[in-house]
Amino acid sequence: MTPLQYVLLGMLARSPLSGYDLTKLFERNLEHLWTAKHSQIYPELARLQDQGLINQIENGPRGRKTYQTTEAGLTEVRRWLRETGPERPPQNSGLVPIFLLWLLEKAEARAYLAREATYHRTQAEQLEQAQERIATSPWSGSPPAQSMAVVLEARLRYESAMAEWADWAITQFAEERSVPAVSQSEDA
Amino acid sequence: MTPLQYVLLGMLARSPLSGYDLTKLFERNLEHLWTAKHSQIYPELARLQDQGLINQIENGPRGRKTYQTTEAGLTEVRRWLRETGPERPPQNSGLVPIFLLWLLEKAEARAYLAREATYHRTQAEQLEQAQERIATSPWSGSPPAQSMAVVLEARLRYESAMAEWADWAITQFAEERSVPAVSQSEDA
DNA sequence: GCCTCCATGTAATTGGTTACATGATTCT
DNA sequence: AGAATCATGTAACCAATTACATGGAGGC
Repeated sequence: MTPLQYVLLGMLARSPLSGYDLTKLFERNLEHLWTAKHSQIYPELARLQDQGLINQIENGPRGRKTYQTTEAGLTEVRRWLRETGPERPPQNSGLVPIFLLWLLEKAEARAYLAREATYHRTQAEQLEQAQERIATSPWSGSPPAQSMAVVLEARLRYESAMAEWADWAITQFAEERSVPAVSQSEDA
Repeated sequence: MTPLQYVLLGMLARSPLSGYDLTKLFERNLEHLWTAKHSQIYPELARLQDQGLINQIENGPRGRKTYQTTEAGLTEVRRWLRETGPERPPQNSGLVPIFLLWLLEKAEARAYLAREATYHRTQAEQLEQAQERIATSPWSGSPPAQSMAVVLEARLRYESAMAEWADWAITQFAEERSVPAVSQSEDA
């Protein structure tokens, strides 16, 4: 079972949705958590149905099929949550350029990091807006909305921390003019 | 060009290495940045050589082949760094379980988050040790080591922020006993 | 002589993206 | 009538992991 499958089970546990609905949700509301294209979603739904973890409850116009999570599906998600450790692959493609910055002139490295700082601040702003939206939405306070709020808070703290880090990193690529002094953490 | 290719170009720009050396480096020193198995590295080296971005400079015992980055390779990395924006896929598999926590009893959700906090604190400790090692290594202060130190600092700040966040998140899953009070950010 | 580590490769499978392909309904 | 959007699917390709496969060199 992949993360995508658990996300699908979770979403179909809240309310019945079609593959099309799920695709739109990934595009519009879940970009901060997980993404998937319709070409991946449709086959996945078929497989989950084969396994009896979701079932189709409605046939709408234009061949629309609406699914919801079964008891077996719920049990499977709960089992996974109880057994899963928080370990994650620390693979972070955003740090690859940083690792290579020594190949540039220091001024260019600082320029890269300045863009990095701006990027994280923009992301942080967007997350604050997302928090706002969820707080004022009709189902605000509901258990799923509460979980989503906790996710958004994690992302916000991450972006804020990275913005701060980028500012600090710029100082690490300063031109050394005179004596380089003992450089024990001026910030961190 | 993939992140892996740029990482390889960067490592082979520091000093000549074989596929075997690179494999060991990924396993032992680069787990915080990027990982790759030998089965991916060997074909990739062949492709980079075909493109003239690296070349083989030595033939050792047991068929050992040592490569280093060419001028063309260096030019390519530099071009990429200047043109690359800091955008990254915000896909974070570690947040998927959080998104699903509303499916558990609150006590179980808190237990998950407690494990999460512990995990991030352990990671943070290991990163501090890695910082220690790099600070006391013979090539400490060299440009590549400096870039790596900046990477490690990013990872450390990330893990610390997530540990703090997990502590806060536990309070979000408190049992509501009496009046739930206005819950405007008691921490964040 | 045997075990460990050095050293390189290929094949099969998985998860995901991009591109291809089709058709129904609704709105103007 | 035409455009936009709803709605579902398949095929080709890519990056990465797991498994398969082989052999040389050095230490005990």
